[in-house]
Formats: sequence, structure tokens, C-alpha cells
Amino acid sequence: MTERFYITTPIYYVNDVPHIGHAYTTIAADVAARYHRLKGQEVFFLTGTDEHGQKVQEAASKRGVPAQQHVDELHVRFKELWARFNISNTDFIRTTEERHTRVVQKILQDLFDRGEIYRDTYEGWYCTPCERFFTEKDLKEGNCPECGRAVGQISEANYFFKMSQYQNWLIEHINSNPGFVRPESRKNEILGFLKKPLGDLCISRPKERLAWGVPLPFDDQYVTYVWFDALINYVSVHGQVPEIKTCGYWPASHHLIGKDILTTHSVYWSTMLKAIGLELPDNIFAHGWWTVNGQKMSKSLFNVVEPNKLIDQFGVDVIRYFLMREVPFGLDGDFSHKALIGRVNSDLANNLGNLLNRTLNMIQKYYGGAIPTPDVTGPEDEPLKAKAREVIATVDKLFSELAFNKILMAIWEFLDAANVYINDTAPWNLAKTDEGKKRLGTVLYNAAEALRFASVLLHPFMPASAVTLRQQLGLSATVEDEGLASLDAWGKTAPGTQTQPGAQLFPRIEEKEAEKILAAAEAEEKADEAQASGIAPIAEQVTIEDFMKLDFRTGVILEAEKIKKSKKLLKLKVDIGLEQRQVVAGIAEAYEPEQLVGRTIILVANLKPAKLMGIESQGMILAGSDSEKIVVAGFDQELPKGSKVK
RNA sequence: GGCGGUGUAGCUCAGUUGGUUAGAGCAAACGGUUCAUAUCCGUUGUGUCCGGGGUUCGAGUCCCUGCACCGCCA
Repeated sequence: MTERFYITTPIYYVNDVPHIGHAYTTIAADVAARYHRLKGQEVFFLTGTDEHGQKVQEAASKRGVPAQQHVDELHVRFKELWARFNISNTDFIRTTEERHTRVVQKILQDLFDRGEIYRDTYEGWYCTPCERFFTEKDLKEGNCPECGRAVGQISEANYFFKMSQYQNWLIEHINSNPGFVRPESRKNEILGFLKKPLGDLCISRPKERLAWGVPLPFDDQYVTYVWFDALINYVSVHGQVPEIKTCGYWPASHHLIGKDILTTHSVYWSTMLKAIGLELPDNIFAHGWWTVNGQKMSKSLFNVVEPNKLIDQFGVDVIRYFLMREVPFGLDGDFSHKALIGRVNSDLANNLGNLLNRTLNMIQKYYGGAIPTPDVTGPEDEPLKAKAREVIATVDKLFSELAFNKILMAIWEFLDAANVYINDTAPWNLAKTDEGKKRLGTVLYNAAEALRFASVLLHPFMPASAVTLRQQLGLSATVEDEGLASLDAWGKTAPGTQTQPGAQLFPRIEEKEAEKILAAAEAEEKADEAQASGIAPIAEQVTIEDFMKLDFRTGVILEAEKIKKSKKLLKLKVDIGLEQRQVVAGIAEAYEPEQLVGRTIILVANLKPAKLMGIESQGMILAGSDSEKIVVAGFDQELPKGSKVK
């Protein structure tokens, strides 16, 4: 039987805006999935969305739409992003799908029937946004220890999963399966966590408090706790328990997760599987988080990196490459445009792109674009071929560890070897003599062959670029069709193959352009900071000429009255010396009409008149405002009417 | 507060069970080449391996201690 490989990402919370962190996990899973397909394995690659829970219910009611409609609309953002990123997932599961909920319910009923779930009354503090209970001493200054918000005391009956009874079994499992939780540091964390007594897990929420969830099959007054529901997605995609056992895709090879959900996966999910009677996944891998310019990504800081924008700016494969190359999987990394540009220029443009370019150029120049037939061998050939054999073995080993950055480093060592090979053999010199020409064909053939190897090895990371690379090399078969087996021998490229030189595979980002990108990124960062501080960002620069177009004048308010049916607007008569103006101003919430009469204000005197609520406004008076108040601008001394202000 | 981790070249980091002149990539400097995307190739580091103490013939590597930072738990 063909070996099977099953890899998952977490199902992403549907309310989140997809950011670089989501993309990171999904791309990593895609890279691994693609590699295992190349090995000829049958691969199941699952991602999806988590669509139940309190926050979804609240967000939907805030929008005034039914929860189902809300998630139907929002989950698409993830699907679209994965399509853009060239993600080759086998399936996309949503926890609101019937195929999922019926499995959740069946599992719950079985566990309940077998006494794995019991009913008990719980008293404690509950944090609504976190959907979690806390004991008195958990609380931080009386607030939720997770989010710091206020908690409420609740006493209610709930259902509990007998998680505690599996504590020793789980410790034993982790110890006897060193690869189960990785990286090592996370494994130690979990073992530390398990040193303290493990409690039972509350797996229900009363419907009166939270209706948006999977109803408990044995008590219609409750829905399922969102984590208990969500985790089951990894198996529900394969059907009910008997099908899961026989489908060939369980246990999973890897659950890729962020380090924030390590406990839920390694403790909750493991004990759930044990109770259900299913095997545990081979590996749970907790990767790190991305900071942005050294700062933690957070919605309140508004520095969430928007993947769609990055794709527009740099291209899909550049982002895929950067995320996989920059940081060891498992450690935190920092995302910055500067580092990204550095990777593009040095790794992609200079080393890889230029290697292709110089090779094709010489094949074009010396052989009219047809890959030559090898003839005379030389001492430089064997080291290159040895390096090729070595990189294949290294890559395979490193894939079992999900050491993506090391894999790319290994591939680049091979590319470096190819560049050195060309340098040492100096084809441009060989072309000058008849003797040299016999060697020249071999050299250029080997260079092209090295690029063919690269196209296969790079495919999992940069599938679209691998296609372009092969097109330019004139190779007609796809990497997917040929697989890793096409690298079992050196020399599989057919001599005479007509190359198709095209656009640069990875254009350099020139200094000027780089400066522009960095300046724009910095400006955006400042705008984000401003937004985070609650102060509006500074608008785009204008010239003094732009400013001088505006004619500000002092004026005295002669009359002021409320406008019927308007909460905000006042009708004013303003004397600006030369003439009197009728002005409609949005200050009714801050001033009574009588407070304004006689005051000197600043009027934008050359503003084109406009009608507001049917009343003509011949100008605009200046006022400062924030979210709470409005203050009309004036002077600390008197000035004659009609004076210029600038 | 408890447990665990980290601290090595300007930057990001490798350094197996302690063993010869401590490494890589990037950046920098210099040189070579010219097929190529001013690219590629080569050469170049006076680094208190966080501080202090100890074990040892020998410690970045082990032990103790201090400092700094990080993670998990409380």
C-alpha cells in the first residue's frame, strides 16, 4: 500500500482577519504536503475555519445578521487567501457543516453513554469573551487572567469530560514518544504543565448564555464548548469513528499549530482521542509567532501584516520563500520589509535567478538555445553531482523534522555549488578554442541539469516559480508528474531540448525602489501607531501653494439658530467685514445658539457654497474635535472682522 | 513565586558525548572574472564565547554563583 501522509493546520477562527500568522502555518503545511506528494505518497492536507462560539454570535448580532450568514460570508476570506497563496489543500472543513456536527454529536453521545462525560454543578468566575471559567485565585485583581476584562460569578450545571483520569497515561505517552510534541522546549512545557493535577474539562455551555454551537445530543439545553467541537475537525473530515479508523489517514502525521494553542492540542485533544478510542497523531508541532519590525502583532496596534497587500507588492512565491527561509520553524521571527528585500535580492535574484539567467544565456549564445550533448568530462563534474545527491538526502531527512529553513539552506548550498561550477569551468573561455568546445557542452549540460534538480527541490516552496523555471529550461513534464523519482539519476534532461528564455525569474529590487518600499512601510507604521493612540494620522503632504489657495477670515457671529430636524447643525449669520455669510455648522451638540452670538470665529471664506439639510452654507467655521467634544476655534485677543488668517 | 530556556563576530544564528588556530549567512573591505539581474568567485574578523568562581592535562561545551532577557505555570 502507498504510504499515506496527513497534515493539518488549525481551523482558523472565522472572525479573525487573515494575517501573516495564518498564512505562515498554512504555507508550511502546503510545503510539506507538496513534498510528500513528490515522494509518491497519498497526501491529505486539511485546513478550515472554526465557526462556533460566543464571539461569532456577538459579531453576527452586532452586524444584525444570523450567525450562519455571518460565517458563510466570512470564511470565504480564508478560502480566497489560500487560493492566492497556491495552497494545495485536499479539503476545507467548516465546523458549521453537517458532516462535522454529526460526528461531534455521535462522539459526545458515545462518550456520555460510556460514562466519560458526567454532569456536575460548577461555581466560579466566568469570562465571556474568553469563554472560560476561573477559580477565585486564578483572577488577576478580580479580572480575567487571560484578557484582563471583568468576569462574572456564575453557578450552573454543566457537563464535564473526565480528562483527569488520563493524566498519567498522557505523561507516559509523551515520554515514550519523543517526537510527539515538538519543538523540544514545548514538550518540556507540557510535561511541566502535567506535573500539576489535571482537572476535568467542562465541555458544555448552557444555551441561554450561548446558543451558537453544536447542541449536546443528550441535553438540548446545552451546546458544546467550542474547543471540544473544533478539535474534532481533524477526524470528522474522514467520517464517523469506524471510517476514521479505516480511511488510512489517521493518525495524522503532523498537526501544525501556533504555540498559543499547544495545551488544547497536546492535552485536551490527546485525552479526547484516548477516550474516543482513536490513536494519537504522530506529531504536534508548535511553531513560533511573527513580530513585525520587532513588535508583537496585535489588532489594537494595527500592525497586522495584510497578506494580500504583500502578495500584490512582492508576489506569492517571494512571501512563501521568505516565511519558510527566514526563521527556524518553531522559533519566533521578525517580519520586516528590509529583511524581505534582502532575501529577494541576495537569495532569489542574485543566486537562483542569475544562475538560471547566465546558464540560459550561454546555451543561447553557444548552442542556439538547445541544451547541448555532454561530451568531455572534467574534474569539476563529480563534486557537483555529489552535491546533488547529498542535497536530496539532506532535504528528505530535514522534511521529517519540518526544518524548512534548513532545507532551503541546503538547497542554496547546492545552487552555490552550481555557481562555483560555472566559475571554475569558465565556459566563456572554453568557447574560444576547439579543444574547449568539446568540454563546453558538458559544462552547460550540467548547469542546466543542476537547474532541473533545483526545480524539483524548490517546487514545494515555490510551485509557480518552479513551473517558470522548467518552462525556461524547456522541460515539458511537470514536477508533480515526475516527482522526486526524476532526481534518481543525473542526466535525465534530453540533449537538444530547446530552452525558452523569458522574463527574469526573480527581478532584483533596486535600491531606489527598495527605499520607496521602506519609506512607504514606515509611513504606514506611523499611521498605525497614530491610529492605535486614538489620534488620526497626519494626512498627505501639501505644498505652500496648495495651502495658500485657502482663504481664512475672521468673522463675528451675528445670529445663530437651531435647524429643525437636525441634531448636529446650527444656522449662523457671520459678518466677515466685506459681507455677511450664512453658514451651516455641525456644532449644535456642543453649543447653544445664544452662547455663540458675538463670538469671533475663523471662516473658510472661499469654500464653494453647499446645501446642508436644504439650507445654503457659504463657508465653514473652524473647530477642533475629538470623539467627545467640539471646540470652536478663536483668538486670545480681538481682531477686526475680515482679517486674513494663515 | 515555581519550573524551563537563552545570553557566541556589526546583525541573525550554528557549535554533537569537554580536545587541535571558535564557525555559517548577511553587512563591510580588498582582489579576480565578465556568461549573467553592477551578477558570480576568492580573500579578509585584535569575537574578555554575559560577569565571577570551580572541576579538569584541557571548557563556549560540565558544576556553583551573580546579572540580563524570554517562555510556561501560579
